Amino acid sequence: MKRNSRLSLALHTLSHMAGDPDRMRTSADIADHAGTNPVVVRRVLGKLRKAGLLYSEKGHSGGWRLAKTADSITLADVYLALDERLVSGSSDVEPSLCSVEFGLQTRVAEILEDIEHSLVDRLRHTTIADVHPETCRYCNP
Amino acid sequence: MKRNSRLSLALHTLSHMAGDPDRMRTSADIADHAGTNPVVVRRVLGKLRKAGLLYSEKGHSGGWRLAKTADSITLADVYLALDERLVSGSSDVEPSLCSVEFGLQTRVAEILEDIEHSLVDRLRHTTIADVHPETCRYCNP
DNA sequence: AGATCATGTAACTTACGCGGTTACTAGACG
DNA sequence: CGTCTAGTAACCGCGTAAGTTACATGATCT
Repeated sequence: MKRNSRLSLALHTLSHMAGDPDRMRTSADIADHAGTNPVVVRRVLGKLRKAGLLYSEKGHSGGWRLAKTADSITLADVYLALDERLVSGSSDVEPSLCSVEFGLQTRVAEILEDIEHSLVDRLRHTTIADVHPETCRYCNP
Repeated sequence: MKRNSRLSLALHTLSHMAGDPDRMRTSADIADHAGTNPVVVRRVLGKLRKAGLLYSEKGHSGGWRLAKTADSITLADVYLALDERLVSGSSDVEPSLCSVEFGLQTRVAEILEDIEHSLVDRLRHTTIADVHPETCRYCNP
């Protein structure tokens, strides 16, 4: 896979689910689609489940499906559920630095924090329903 | 050190240089200040040199100093010189994916690209001179 | 009840990036 | 020429994250 794989995997899966919301999909099926591993899928989707975006069930007819309608799930919901923090991750300013360094870190951290908020705001304006316009011939031939 | 260490190191060093622009500093001195290694310093500052922000000289009285005035170097100059791409790093959209995945990647990549530009715009409004207001008792006791 | 299928995790392996380190070459200056 | 510096290549060590194996838990079917 590639960078930001968790977010990619999450969005890809949710987007496909939006096209057929009642169908239960197993982590094995999803993993095949995404070219990854069932355990990895369960790890990522587990976070979405804790955030209330997905519903999962064990047993014979078990698997995963959306817990909400696709148009009520924004990209920001997914992003935040995964604790991604693409921009300002771990911007904790070290306390015992020289004043020059401290001022710098504070200034940069402020800017990054603002940008992080801008990103979430932007993501909040797109829903899963917006992003899956057509069916996929590759995944559903 | 910590995350974003290259950017931190670069800004910290430039900021100190702004306080005494004519003084030549060796990579060993800078490394001592920053708590890192001379080779690491030369790696990072080398990129700033290629971007025209720093000047370096070999030999007895050699070392590093600013190549421009501190108020003509913006945080964006430093950020771009380092090829950091904090936000939209490697947002190359894979070509042979299913249409759902392709649409998603494109949409997310657009947003991240926009945010990346916002970040650079923000960084462009602060110069090295802005950010080093006082002297540092820790580094210059 | 027992078999089977799925999630839910823990534990380990592998891959990769990056800072740190060593060792060397290339100039500059005394 | 000797010494000091940058400039670089090559390697080590560590942390992170994906991939993998293994197993426990629970739901469903026969």
